[in-house]
Amino acid sequence: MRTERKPHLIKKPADAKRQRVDESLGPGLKDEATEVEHLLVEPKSEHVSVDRVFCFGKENIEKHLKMEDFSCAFDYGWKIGSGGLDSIHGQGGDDLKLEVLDGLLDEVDEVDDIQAAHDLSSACEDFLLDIEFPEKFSELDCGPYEGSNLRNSSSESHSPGGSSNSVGGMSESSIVTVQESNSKNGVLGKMVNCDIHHTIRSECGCQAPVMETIRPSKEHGQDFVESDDEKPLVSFIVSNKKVKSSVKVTKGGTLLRQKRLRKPTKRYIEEFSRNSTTSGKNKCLKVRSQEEFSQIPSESQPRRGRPKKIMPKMEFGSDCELSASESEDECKRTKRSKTACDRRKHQRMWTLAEVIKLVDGIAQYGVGRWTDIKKLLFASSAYRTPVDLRDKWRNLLRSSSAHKHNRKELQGETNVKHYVRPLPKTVVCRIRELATIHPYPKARSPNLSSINSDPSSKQSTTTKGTPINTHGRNLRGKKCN
DNA sequence: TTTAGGG
DNA sequence: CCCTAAA
Repeated sequence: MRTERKPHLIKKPADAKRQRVDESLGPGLKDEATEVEHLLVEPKSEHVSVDRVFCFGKENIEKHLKMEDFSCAFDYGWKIGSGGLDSIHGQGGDDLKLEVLDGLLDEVDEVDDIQAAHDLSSACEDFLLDIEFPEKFSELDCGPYEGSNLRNSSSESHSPGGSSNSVGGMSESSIVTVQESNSKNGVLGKMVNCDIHHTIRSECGCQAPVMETIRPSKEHGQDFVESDDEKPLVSFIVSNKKVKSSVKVTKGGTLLRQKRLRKPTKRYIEEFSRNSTTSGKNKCLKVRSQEEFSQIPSESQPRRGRPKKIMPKMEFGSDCELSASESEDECKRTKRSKTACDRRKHQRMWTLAEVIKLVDGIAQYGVGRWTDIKKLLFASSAYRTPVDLRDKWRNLLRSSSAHKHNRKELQGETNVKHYVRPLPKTVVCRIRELATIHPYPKARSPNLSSINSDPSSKQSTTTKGTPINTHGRNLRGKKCN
């Protein structure tokens, strides 16, 4: 690797520059250096897009026209981004490519927040409608944003092997970097900030949330300009770029700021949540968007010592992968979590799809091999730990048996309040079946000495061809219900 | 580290 | 969902 790399250094001017940058910035800023290289490769074009952004910020009085214009600009900027990357890859060797990609991956981590903000788009739209923004504005929101989104996905194929995430993130961050370089002393950044602030305020008549959320960002304006953290700026640019509505801005801002100012942000988040959920109806929309507040930051960190490092990145790709069940999931989960359930801070509703998947997994691997099931079937959902699976299965067993048992007895009572029992009969049947096939571990209970604790006898019942390890477990009372 | 069980 | 103990 090393030996190969030197020739490239000599050959490739961009790389040389990069090296210089590396040295001047120090090792800690290597990622930024990657961006800088990017800039060096295609400085002009990036400026174009940024300029457009600025223009948009200032002249968005003629919204529609500008927005169209802007979407083109964004498209352009993005493509250039890919182009730059491409050129790098073309000239650099494999090792260089790897390095760049590496940098990109690192970058992705940083850009996660932004991307997360992207994911909020739908929620934002809902929220938007919820708080009664001018329709005109919301229309504006959807148009260009979706447009750019489409372009993004379409140009994915052009991207040279890199993950779409990295490329997308890179284009954005590079834009921001340009911005920063333009505003070395931060004045411009502030100006933009204020400008956006002003724009939004005047633009959408500005309900309370917006003012409240924008203001703190102004307070911290200096802060983020001084630190080499460009994210706040990113959030504003991006949000302005896509005109994600003030809510979006808020989210970006709070999300990104959270890293530096943990406490204020949290408090602020709480406050905002409280403020924004004044009415009881439309819970779905509101809860969703506010849920994102507490969920995304908390998930970027390992939720529970368990998933530790494996998850954060995976989760991202998974969101794309699972978009179907995931989005469905997004809808369903939450619902509570705001009702001050002090424990269970992280609750994610189990969707039917998940339950079915879980049942399938258990049918395949047997009960007790939760990690296997998790790895193979829930690899994409980072938030489901093996323990969760087990808990869920336990609950399913309980509910299914209860179902079977109470069915007639408690019908009157259950009707009082339509309990959430969306479990289709087929699923319940499967659960019951599985329950008989592999009884839940429930450790051999000492009191049941009646059973000779002869595992082999039990084993015979668990013939499923599956590699079920020896569940020497007793049937115990559970199934006798 | 994974699984089981209790809360 | 969280926590802890056991393997």
